[in-house]
Amino acid sequence: MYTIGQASLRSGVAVSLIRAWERRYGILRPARTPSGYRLYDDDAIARLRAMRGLIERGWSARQAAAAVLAQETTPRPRAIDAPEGGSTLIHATARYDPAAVEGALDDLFGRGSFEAVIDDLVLPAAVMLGEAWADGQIDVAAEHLASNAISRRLSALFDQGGLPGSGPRVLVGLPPDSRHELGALAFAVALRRLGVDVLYLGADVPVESWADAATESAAQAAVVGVVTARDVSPAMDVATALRAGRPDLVLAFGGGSAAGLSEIGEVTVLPIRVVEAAEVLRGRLR
Amino acid sequence: MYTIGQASLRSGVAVSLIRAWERRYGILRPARTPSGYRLYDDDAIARLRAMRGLIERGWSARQAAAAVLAQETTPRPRAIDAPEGGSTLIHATARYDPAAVEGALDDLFGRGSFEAVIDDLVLPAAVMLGEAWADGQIDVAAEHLASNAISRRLSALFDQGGLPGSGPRVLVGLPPDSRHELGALAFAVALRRLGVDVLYLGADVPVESWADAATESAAQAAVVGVVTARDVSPAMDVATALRAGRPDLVLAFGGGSAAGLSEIGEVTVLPIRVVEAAEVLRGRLR
DNA sequence: GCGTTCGTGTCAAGGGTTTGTACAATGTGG
DNA sequence: CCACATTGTACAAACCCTTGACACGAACGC
Repeated sequence: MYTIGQASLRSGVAVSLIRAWERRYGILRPARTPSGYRLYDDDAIARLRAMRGLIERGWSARQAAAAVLAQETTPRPRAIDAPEGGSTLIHATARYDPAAVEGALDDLFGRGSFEAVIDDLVLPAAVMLGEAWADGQIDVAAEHLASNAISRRLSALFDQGGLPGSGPRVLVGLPPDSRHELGALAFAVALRRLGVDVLYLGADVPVESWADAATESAAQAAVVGVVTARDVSPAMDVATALRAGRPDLVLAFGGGSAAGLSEIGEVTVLPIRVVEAAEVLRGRLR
Repeated sequence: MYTIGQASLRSGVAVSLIRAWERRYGILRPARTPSGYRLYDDDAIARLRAMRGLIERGWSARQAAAAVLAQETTPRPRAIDAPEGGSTLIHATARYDPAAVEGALDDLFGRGSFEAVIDDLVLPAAVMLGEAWADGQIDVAAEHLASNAISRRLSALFDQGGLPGSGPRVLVGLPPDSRHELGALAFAVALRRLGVDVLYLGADVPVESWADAATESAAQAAVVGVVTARDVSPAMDVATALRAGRPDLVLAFGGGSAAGLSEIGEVTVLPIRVVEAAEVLRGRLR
């Protein structure tokens, strides 16, 4: 929970303007301390950023406020391009326009809580980015630009997601040579927000390192991301190594290509949607 | 058990402030010697560090105290070493103890502003991590754990560092096949805090993508990271491609292996320290 | 074309709160 | 003895509150 000054720093909206927006449009209804100080959560910050992004793209304040308040069907009065999901992001990315990229992400993340937007808006937009790259619509560098921006958002959410050192401990990472970590990171965030003490290992973790981490960390579970078909075989290797070193470990696969992996005994295959995946894994623990 | 002076040293919280926190928020209830001296255990130190970390990340003291108090006294691992630079981080990393890793990073980042700590504390600690991995002291997975944590901190600083869309535009990234992006990210943060509109491309950017980004983004400058000796040749390729496509571009190399690269005409070789490097590049712009 | 209204961002005044730090006077421990 | 503790009070800077107003541009009515 942040005071209004911190909220201003994080959203880029001036303090007096935050208060004005609250007074005039009721866009926020922050909690209050006993002495009357406003307290903003991350959700509120996201809304502020979304509102700012819309205004910078030419919306009037009133319309932007209405759009942010009605987090469903955003009206499109006289906007040049209707913000509908990832296409705005793709355009901004293709133009190498960092302000527009941030604005598009503000819009995506600002439409609701992490859980509300990650599976239906953010990750689909990331997938669209990958497809746009594959189609030659955007260059690798542009794709990097946007992926890094999304990654930074998820990183911030990870660090804000819970206090380390509490809850059951779980390893999350990708098998060797696998590098598309956006999904794994999103899953780690979702898991952390459920009170799990996530050890996020990230991309490209060698098989022996998985085993070492599992034994040394005393984790209760390990989740291996299987993003592409090429990750299937390395993920199997990781699973067998983990089984050998830590037979008691709760083992799970997540990601788009995890479906064909259930052969190895007692490995949970998680749903593709990261929020559900996190809930399923959380249920296996304790 | 430590006296209040020792607790102050180990937590980085001033003596008088520890007492103030106890009085105002009841955050600690230290044992007492018969004569009334306060006695703190490792759990208390950890709470102090957690509180300090939250405050440094923008929470108000009262909110931070509430958060720390709300955290149930989950079984806390072992002792927390005296804070002396990267070795604490290495130990925490080797133990796969995420709370201790965060505590060590709280300590590193908490000793001053970004500019004050990045070159003398944070990046040296990252280098020590790499060396510890090379020496076999820690596993790859452990190194990933800590690197990702540092990367998340830097990401947050990047997003907080300035408003996108203002100031001169600069590309920052690594050449093909180069993946150690901590230094480049730190440099990007330093640059952004100087009011530069940084397009952070991240690791492993192909040569043609550099050229595409340079032409499409209308950037004023491009900074290519040269981390290891193996990056030298790819970085040269990037430089020649950029020169060909955008002769007017301000071109610079940064990183530990950038020294031998000044041959190509009019390429600035930046200092190793990222703060100075950012200032030098800033001076070349406009 | 011109005055008026409206929407919007910004600011000041006057007053309370938070928070880190400092000081005095005094006791403890090696 | 001296460094370090103790409690209690005090304080200044920074922060936040509300109310009300003001400036400026865009839209509107005449």
